[in-house]
Amino acid sequence: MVVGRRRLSVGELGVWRGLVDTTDELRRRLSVQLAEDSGLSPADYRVLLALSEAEGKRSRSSRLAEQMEWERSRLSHQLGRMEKRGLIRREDCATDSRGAEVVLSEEGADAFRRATAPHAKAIKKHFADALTPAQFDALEDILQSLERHLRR
Amino acid sequence: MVVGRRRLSVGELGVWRGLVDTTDELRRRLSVQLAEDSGLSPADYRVLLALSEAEGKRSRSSRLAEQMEWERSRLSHQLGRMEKRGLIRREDCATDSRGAEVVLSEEGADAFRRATAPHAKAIKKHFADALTPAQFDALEDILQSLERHLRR
DNA sequence: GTGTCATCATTGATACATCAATCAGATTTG
DNA sequence: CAAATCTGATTGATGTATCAATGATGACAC
Repeated sequence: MVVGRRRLSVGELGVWRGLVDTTDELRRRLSVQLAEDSGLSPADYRVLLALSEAEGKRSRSSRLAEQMEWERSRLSHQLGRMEKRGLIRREDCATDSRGAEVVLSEEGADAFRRATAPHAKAIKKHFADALTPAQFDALEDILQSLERHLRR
Repeated sequence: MVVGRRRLSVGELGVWRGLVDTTDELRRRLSVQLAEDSGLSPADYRVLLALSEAEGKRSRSSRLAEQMEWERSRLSHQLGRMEKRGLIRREDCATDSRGAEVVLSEEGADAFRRATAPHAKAIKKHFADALTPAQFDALEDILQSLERHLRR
């Protein structure tokens, strides 16, 4: 792992491009599948997942953003679209009048339930089934290295 | 690689999430760096790269789209934005009056030149430097498996 | 208690991706 | 050649991501 001496090699660039292209294509397929199965976008699903894991299926929007590691503005726009479609509701917060509570609606919970199993199946089909256990371990190790490097 | 029997495991899901999150973060950083160095977005860079590799720094827009594996509509919107900023020009095609030729402008070529080396350096810094040669080989192998699986 | 500052959340602007629709000009077919 | 069809490219609509700006409230110093 000779750092910073050599320049980026053609092979390294190729692997980078492959990584980007392949993950793009995987996401694209999962996104199409998710929309077919549940009418949800990946962003919708992500929000509903976080919300359905929350205490009482509700959460302060800043807390939600923090857990999801999303910008608040991003979440706010997303919630606006989801509220229009009835997937969530926004209520005033009792303890801080600046704050908003995001509440999972019945429709939101239904859509999420409808999405979950097929989504897991699609991840298995398109991603997990492609790799051997050894490749899996190797990938986990690689991701750990990348994450550590990013946080350094 | 027992296909289709077991359900997606928690570990597999975790690796999938890690893959998505880590590649997202990598892209985000490269995108910020690219913008700082050259004022270009990744989409701009991709178009300029394809165009600068083309015969005479010009190409029919459908040919460009094909090489880049982009939807024509996507390219058309992107070219519209880039034309406004003077990075490319569009000219009528001599041999097919429906067609358009996309031409790399001087400004476009400059921006691309300004972007290239720092971009490679950033890929090296954030990505390539994080991995050992063995991890690199493993990743290449994993990507090949994933691509083969997607094309099956 | 009032002024200053931080925080919660939203909004608007811009760029981008995707889809469906459009339109002009080429090509094919009878 | 005329009608039907296909193709190259653009456009508009919608959803999404990011950034800067805003407004309202809370917290703290004095």
